[in-house]
Amino acid sequence: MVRKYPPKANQMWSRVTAPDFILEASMDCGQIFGWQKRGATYLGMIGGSAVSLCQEGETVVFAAEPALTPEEVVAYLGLDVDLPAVLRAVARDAFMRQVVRSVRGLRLLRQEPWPCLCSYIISANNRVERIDKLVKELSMRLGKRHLVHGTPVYSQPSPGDLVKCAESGLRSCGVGFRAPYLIKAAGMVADGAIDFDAMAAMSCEEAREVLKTIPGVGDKIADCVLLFAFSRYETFPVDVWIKRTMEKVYFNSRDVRPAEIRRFGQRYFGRFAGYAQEYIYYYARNHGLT
DNA sequence: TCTCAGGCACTAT
DNA sequence: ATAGTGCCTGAG
Repeated sequence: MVRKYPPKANQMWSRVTAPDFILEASMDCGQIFGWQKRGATYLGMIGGSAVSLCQEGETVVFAAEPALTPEEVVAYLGLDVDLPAVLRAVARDAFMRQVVRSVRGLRLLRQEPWPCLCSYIISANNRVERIDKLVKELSMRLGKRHLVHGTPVYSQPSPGDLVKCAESGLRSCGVGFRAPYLIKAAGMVADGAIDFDAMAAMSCEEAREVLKTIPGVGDKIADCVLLFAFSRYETFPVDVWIKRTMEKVYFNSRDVRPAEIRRFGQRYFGRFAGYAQEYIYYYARNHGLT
């Protein structure tokens, strides 16, 4: 096998300014799956483009095939959000001030709805590393191959790619009991029963109910899709890490129901509750509980 | 062998 | 409404 080392002289790179941003925290916090990491460089898909991204100080350097505008990259990385204002809004107590100090620079990305939904159906009862592995496996086997500067990048399978799949074929990728959920979800998107454009125009609660009609999607996964693909920053997904941390910090008890934690989070943190959630999640996983 | 992991659906109360 | 249980799979 001959490895190619293509010349770099004529390769195109673009840059965008990225204040208050840490690419690594944003890509590795568990909000997005399937990107390849090579040193400090991340390879993945944005829309229909294969992309290579890295951070140099307060700049993000990127290449994309087909090309992306800086505005598209800014939107994907959430760099158009006034992060200092968001963090001021959620730093409501000593605990949150500590969390914000520790995690500052993590931004919520704007994922495409379908790949996001697909990833989060897979996430049920799985750990982050395994979700990432499964998303990559599905992309390699069922997605489309793209190139950025000669390096292959695989898109996640489209709804059309998945409806063609037999359940046994998906199971052989390792997704287990989630295989029929993925196929049914793909069918609902392919035949228009789920219309992401229509959902974008709905209230958060309405869109949430629509998402929950998809098999394999309950409260938690619906909230994740709303937060990570629809920028509904007022949502507050409750997973086991958030549950444990919130119980300890804000309830001083165990066995608080997720729905109650969710209501509390939304009310307490307000318009940017989802940002608070992701910061707490990152803090709990990487800095331990207080 | 057993438990657990960033849940969901189904069933019984 | 709410509580209990099974489920693909891999790691510890």
